Amino acid sequence: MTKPSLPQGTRDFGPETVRKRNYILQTIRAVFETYGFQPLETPAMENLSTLLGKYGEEGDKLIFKILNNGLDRPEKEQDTREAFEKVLQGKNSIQLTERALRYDLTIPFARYVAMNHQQLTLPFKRYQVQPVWRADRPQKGRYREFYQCDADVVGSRSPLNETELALIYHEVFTRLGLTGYTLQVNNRQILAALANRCGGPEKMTDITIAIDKLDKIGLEKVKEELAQRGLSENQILLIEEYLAVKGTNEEILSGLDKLVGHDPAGAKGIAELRTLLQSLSGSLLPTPGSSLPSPGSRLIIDPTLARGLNYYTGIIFEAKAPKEVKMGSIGGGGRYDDLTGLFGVPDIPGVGISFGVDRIYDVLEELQLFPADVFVGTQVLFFNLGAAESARAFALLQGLRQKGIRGELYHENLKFDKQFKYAEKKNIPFVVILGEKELGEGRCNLKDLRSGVQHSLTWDELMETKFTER
RNA sequence: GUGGUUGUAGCUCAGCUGGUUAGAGCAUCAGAUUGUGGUUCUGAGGGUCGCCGGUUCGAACCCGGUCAGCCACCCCA
Repeated sequence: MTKPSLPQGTRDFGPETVRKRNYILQTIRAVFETYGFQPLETPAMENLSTLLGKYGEEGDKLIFKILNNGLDRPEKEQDTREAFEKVLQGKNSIQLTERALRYDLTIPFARYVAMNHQQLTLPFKRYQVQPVWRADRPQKGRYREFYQCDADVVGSRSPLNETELALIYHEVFTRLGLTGYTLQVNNRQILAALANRCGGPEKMTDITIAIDKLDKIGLEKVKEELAQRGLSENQILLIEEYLAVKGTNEEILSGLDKLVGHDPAGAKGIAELRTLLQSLSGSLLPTPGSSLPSPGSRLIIDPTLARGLNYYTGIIFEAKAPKEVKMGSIGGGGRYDDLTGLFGVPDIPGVGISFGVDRIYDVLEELQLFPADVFVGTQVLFFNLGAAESARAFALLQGLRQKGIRGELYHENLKFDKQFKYAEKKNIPFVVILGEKELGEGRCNLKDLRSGVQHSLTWDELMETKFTER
């Protein structure tokens, strides 16, 4: 008998954890719905060919591959051995593995759109909340199985989409109490323009990977890395100038304009950021007396933001937890002009965002932002004080359940002490005590465990009780 | 994938240069307390010291391997 254990990087979620996660997910779903997004689910596994090559070389390594069934069949032995040789040489072989676990939600969505675009009314706005798997080494805030919540719009080039997605971030984080979040934005077009001035489009990946690390490793190291990646001194100088663009959003925009504004891509990128900025500041009716920050105030234009995924082509987002929590990114997204092109369906542009639920959970936990009522499951516990008493209690309980009250009858006639402690442990706010005396009088005692206050009620009065907090 | 670090009761951790029977707090259970919980007091149960191997008269402790957690790098949510 071996001790039971979990695969590396996976977790069980106990009742309390699930409640807290649901609180986050319901908040996000509700906001998605208010913006007209519709739910979608796709299978846990995809054909490996659907996923390979979509996440870069590193990404391919992190895809969990599923071993084919039936490899032990004798008549296939020769094929299997050859396939295994290929794997030893670092190649993938569909002889051994033709399916893999979903790595993110965006590519499966693109696959879905490519397969169904004729039936979909465009623009199609969907949201998706499902687990994804990555064969990464686990560490803080990083798991091998985790949930993503994505919202994407495909079939529209309107900048309204970017505005709405930014507002969704704002609405969700505000509702969750994470008012100190920041939304970093940049535009791939600007990075493309920079690459054009530094050796051409093929240098874009090298440049973005290096400058993305600026706040982590510092300017000198970034310059070293750029040199390593084959950029000339002049080009590095130009990038240094680019990285030196700082200040308010307006100042950054005009700084960028000087550097790459004459490039068509650069000009386009800058204009798109301007549009986003303006539409956000115009998006709210003034609410007198509100101390909540406005969406525009949380937006930071960050020229160093690059994001690893290569399919982004326009505006890119990255949501960061409030500074006091060392967590980094809690969401990200961007515009991709031709994602379904990978699946043979060109000209369907899209833009999407993603929430990192597990990280948001950790942040809310650390900042103690879960509301108290998240922890209440059962609202009322009926004490079990004998056969006749509990029969009456059960009837009353059923009446309350029909009214939507969450209640339980204690399972055995044990002493008070036990029954009280059960209520306490389960965080049940109310108990109903209905013993021999109360049974005779047609009454019961309702006790609020938090205040310790107890009232005597008739059974009819009990049925009208709401059992809400205080 | 690379490097560092940790692994002792359900949980958090002590455990000296290797030396008889491995401890504490919290939690659990029982009692004080058979219709009023949270406090208090008393007592009890609970461990192949992650796993496998090696060194030694003797290993929780030293060595090797392995698995898992954490941290950093790579990358990323």
